Amino acid sequence: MAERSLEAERNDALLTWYRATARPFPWRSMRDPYAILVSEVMLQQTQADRVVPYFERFMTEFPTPRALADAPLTRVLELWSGLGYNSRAKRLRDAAAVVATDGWPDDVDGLMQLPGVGPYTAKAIASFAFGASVAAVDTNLRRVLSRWHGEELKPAALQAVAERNLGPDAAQWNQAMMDLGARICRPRAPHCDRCPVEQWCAGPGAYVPPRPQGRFEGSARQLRGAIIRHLVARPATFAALVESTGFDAGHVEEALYDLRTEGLVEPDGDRWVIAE
DNA sequence: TTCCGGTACG
DNA sequence: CGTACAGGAA
Repeated sequence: MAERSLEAERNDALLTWYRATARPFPWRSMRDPYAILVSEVMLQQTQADRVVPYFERFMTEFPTPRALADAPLTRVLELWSGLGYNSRAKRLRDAAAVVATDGWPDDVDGLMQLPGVGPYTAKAIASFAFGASVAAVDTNLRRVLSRWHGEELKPAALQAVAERNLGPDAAQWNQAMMDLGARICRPRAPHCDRCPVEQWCAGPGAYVPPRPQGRFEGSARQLRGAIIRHLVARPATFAALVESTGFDAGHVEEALYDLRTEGLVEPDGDRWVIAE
């Protein structure tokens, strides 16, 4: 009973703060499930501020699932260039093709069948576009909820705690939590002095930072990105790719094999091209 | 568990 | 120069 009251007060404070300070991202004023899908896939592992211009250009050129489904992958990757994780772009186009043919799945399980749509993105679409009463637990919610409770929560517990806090407007609560996590309850140096719910929080200690990523310079990821950028501009022979990337032939060979397996590139005569 | 981009920030 | 990013798939 007392627990419910604490949570109710904390959520009231959260939503009051959000209504006064919400970041005006373009997708937040939209309910079109396609627009939400595009934004959410772009937002996977990419800061929201950086997604905005990509989202605008993408929606202008591919305003509907059919438009995207019919687009050459080369053009899709061209508009994607700079966002990273190029497989997301192909999966997004593949998802658009499914939707253009079969229509939209009407629940979270159905949405998760779409390429590139996992637990988070499915719940985000269900909540933001379809008004479903579900919590979209992303990295922000995981961190904020863990800090509120003073311990790192496992996925099942996180989902349960989030659903319990949702309130009548799931989309608004989800977005409020993400804003709080991004702007106040940051991973390092959180602004607890500016936090609207500090009095109901156990403090920042519970957050466990992720294991550091390997160096990007000289990595396979850098090579893959360089190959895609080259092939988006023009087809190239294997030798030309070795020359332009500056990596040795063995690594270029491996990268091309992986990219081909993922459906991003394919051989065309004596050259490599972006896959259809 | 590991890998997958590229950018911007302190 | 290290860090973090509205995750998903193999």
